[in-house]
Amino acid sequence: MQTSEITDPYKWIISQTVERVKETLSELGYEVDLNTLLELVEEPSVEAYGDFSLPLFKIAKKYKVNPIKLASNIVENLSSKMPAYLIDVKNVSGYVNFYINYPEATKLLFNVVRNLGEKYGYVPVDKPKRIVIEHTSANPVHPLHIGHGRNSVIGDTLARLLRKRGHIVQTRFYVNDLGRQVAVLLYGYINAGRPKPPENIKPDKWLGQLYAVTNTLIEIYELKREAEKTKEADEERYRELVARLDTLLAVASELRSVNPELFDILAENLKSKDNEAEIQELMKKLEYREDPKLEEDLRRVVELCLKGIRETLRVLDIDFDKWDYESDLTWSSHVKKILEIAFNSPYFTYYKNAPAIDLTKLANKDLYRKLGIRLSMEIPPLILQRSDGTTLYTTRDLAYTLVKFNDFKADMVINVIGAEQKLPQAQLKLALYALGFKREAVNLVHYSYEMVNIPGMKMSSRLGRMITLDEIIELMLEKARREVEKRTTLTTPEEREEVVKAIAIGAIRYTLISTSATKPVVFDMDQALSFETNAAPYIQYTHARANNILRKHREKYGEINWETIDYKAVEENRKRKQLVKLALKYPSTIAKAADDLKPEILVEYVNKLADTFNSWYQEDPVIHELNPGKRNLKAAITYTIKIILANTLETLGIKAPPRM
RNA sequence: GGGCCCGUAGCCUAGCCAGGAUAAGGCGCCGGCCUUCGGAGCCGGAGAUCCCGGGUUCAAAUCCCGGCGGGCCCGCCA
Repeated sequence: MQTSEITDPYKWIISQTVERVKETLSELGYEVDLNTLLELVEEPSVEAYGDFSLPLFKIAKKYKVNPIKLASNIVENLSSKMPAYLIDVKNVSGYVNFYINYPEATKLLFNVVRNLGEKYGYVPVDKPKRIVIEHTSANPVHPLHIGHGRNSVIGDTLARLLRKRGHIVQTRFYVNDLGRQVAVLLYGYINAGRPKPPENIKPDKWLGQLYAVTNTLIEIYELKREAEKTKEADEERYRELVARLDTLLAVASELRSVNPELFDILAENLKSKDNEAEIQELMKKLEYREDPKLEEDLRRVVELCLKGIRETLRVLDIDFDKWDYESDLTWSSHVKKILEIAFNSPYFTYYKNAPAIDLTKLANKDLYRKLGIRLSMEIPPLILQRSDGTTLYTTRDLAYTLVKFNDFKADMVINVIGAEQKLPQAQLKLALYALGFKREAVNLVHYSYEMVNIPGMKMSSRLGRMITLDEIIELMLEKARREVEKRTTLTTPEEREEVVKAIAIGAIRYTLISTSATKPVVFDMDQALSFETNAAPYIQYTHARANNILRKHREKYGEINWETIDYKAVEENRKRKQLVKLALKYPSTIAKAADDLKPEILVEYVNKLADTFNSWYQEDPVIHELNPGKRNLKAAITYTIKIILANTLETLGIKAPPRM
C-alpha cells in the first residue's frame, strides 16, 4: 500500500506491527489469527509503558507457555529488524510494549493529512449500508420539549456520523396524526369553534395550550362524575378522587390564566358531553375516512403544529429527508395488508378478547440474542385492533417499519425512541419475525435513550406543564449574547450574532450528546450555559485560536512549507508527540464512534484533543519559533488539529466559527 | 409482584459489551500565571470503601449470583 492510499494511519502502524508479531508467533509454532491479535492491542495506562501494547496472557494460556518468555521472544525478533514506525519494543511482565518512532509517524500523518485535507478522518467502510434513521417523531399536539431535544440531537448526530463513515443515510419523521392525542387536540379545536391561531404566538405553543386545556377539562369532568358515584359507596376512594381533582383544578386555573377565552368556551362546551365516547367516535371516523370535513380539520391542525416544530428544529440545524404521515399509511393498503398477514399467521391469537399476535412461542435464547432482546423480558402478545376495529400504534408501526425498509431499500433501520418504549419496540421486532419478516426484524435497531430532567421541575405536556425547547434556546441565546459582548474581538453585529447562535446551539447539542444514551441527563441550565472547559464553546474557542495562529503564520511567513519540516524536532516536546498521536488516532475514533453508534466517544476525544492543544501552544509558541524547520512542524501540527476540530464539530452538528 | 436501565471524589461524566500494569476527565475548592500567537486560556494541589456482600480468575470498576438505592415499563395510550 502506498502512503497515498492510507486513510487511517494509526491502524496502519498497528497492523504493520502486529503482522510481524504474527510471523514471529508462527515461527515459534503458534498460529494466531491477525484479527485476534489486533483486538488484543490496547492503550497502556501509563505513558512509560509505550504507545500501544499487546498483553500475551491469552495466547500464553492457550499454548500453555510463560507469557514473559513469549514476550521476550517477540521482542527479540522485532528488535533485530525494527518495523519502520517503531523506535523500541520492550517486554514488561507479559506485555509487549511498543514505542512509536515519532519522526516517521509524523511524516506519515502529514502525508495523509495533506492528501485528504478537509476530508481527514473520513474512513468509509468497505461495504456501505443503506440506513434509515427515524427520530424525533413527536406527537403534533404541542411544542418540542427538552426530551424531544435529546431525541433529535441523537438522531441527527447519528445520521451525520454514519454518513461520515460512508453509509447512505435517510432521516425520517413519523407524524403520529391518528393517535389518541391528536384526536383529543382535534376534539378541543372543534369544540372551541375552530378558532383562528393568534398571530403573536408560535403555532405549536398555542396548540399545546389548546391541547392541555382540553385534556385537563376532560379529566376534571370525568373525575367529578366518578366522584359523584362513589360518594356514598366508598368513602376512601371518594377522598382519593377529590384529592386528584384538587390538583387538576390547580392546573386548570393556571391554564385559564394563560388563555381565558379559550378555556371558558371549552369549559362550557365539554361540560355535559360524554367526551370519551365522542373522542372514540372521532378516531373511528378518521381511521375509516367517514368525514372529509374532519380530515380537513385534522390536516390543518397537524400542519400548524408541524410548522412550529420545524422552526425549532431548523434553529438546531436539524432537518429531515422525509416526513411520513400515519394517516397516509393507514388509509393506504399497507396496514390492511399487514393485518391480513397477521390474521392468517400461525401466531395469530386472541388476547383479552382482541385479535393479537402471540409472541411467547418465540421466546428462545438464540432468537432473542439475534434480535438484541433480553430473555428475561416477558413479552405479552401484541394486540392488533381495538374492539371497534381501529388499529393501534404498534400495529401501524409494523406496517411503517416495512415501508421504511422497502421504500429506501434499507439494510438497517434505526428508531430513536425513549427507553420507556422498550417493551413495544421488542414486540414490534418479534411480531415482524413471527410474520416472516426476519431480515427486517434482525436489522431493526431501537436506539433507546433515557429521560432528560430539569432540576426542580416535574414535566407533563399533557397538562401543559413544561419548559419548551424554544424557551431553553432563547435562554441560551441571551446568555451567549452577554458572554460574546464581553469577550469577542468581532466588530460587526451580524458576525457577533452568528457567533452567539453557534455558541448557544452548540452548547445545547453538546450537552445532550455528551452523556451516554443509557443514562438519564439532568439538563442543568447553569451548567449548560457555562462556557468552561468540557463544553461546546470551549472546543469552538480552541478551533478559533488554532485558526488564528494559522492566519498569523500565513501573514508573516506564507503557506506552510511541508518540504522543510524538521521531523526530528517532534521529539523535543512531549505535547507535540501527544498531539501527533491523538491526530493519528482520529480516523479510528470516528470509525469506532460510528460502528458502535456512540457519538459520545467523539465528544470525549475532541475534548482531550482541545485540552492537549491548548496546553501545548501555551508552552511551545508557533509564530515566535525562529527555526524555520521547527516552525513549519508546529504550523503543520496546528493545521492538522484545526482540521480535526472543525470536522468533529461538523459531525456533531456544531458550527465552528473561524473567529469568536 | 415481575421486568428493563442506572449507581465511579461534594457534584457531573468516561472506562464495563470483548477482565490486565498506578481508575481517566470536568465542575466546585485551594495556590499560582495577564510586556510574547486571543485569560472562553494555562500551571500546580487537595479530593475515590469504583453502592454493598459473595463467587469465577494468576488478575474484577469490568464477568456471574444475591442484596440495597434511584428512574422507567408492565394500557384495546404512544
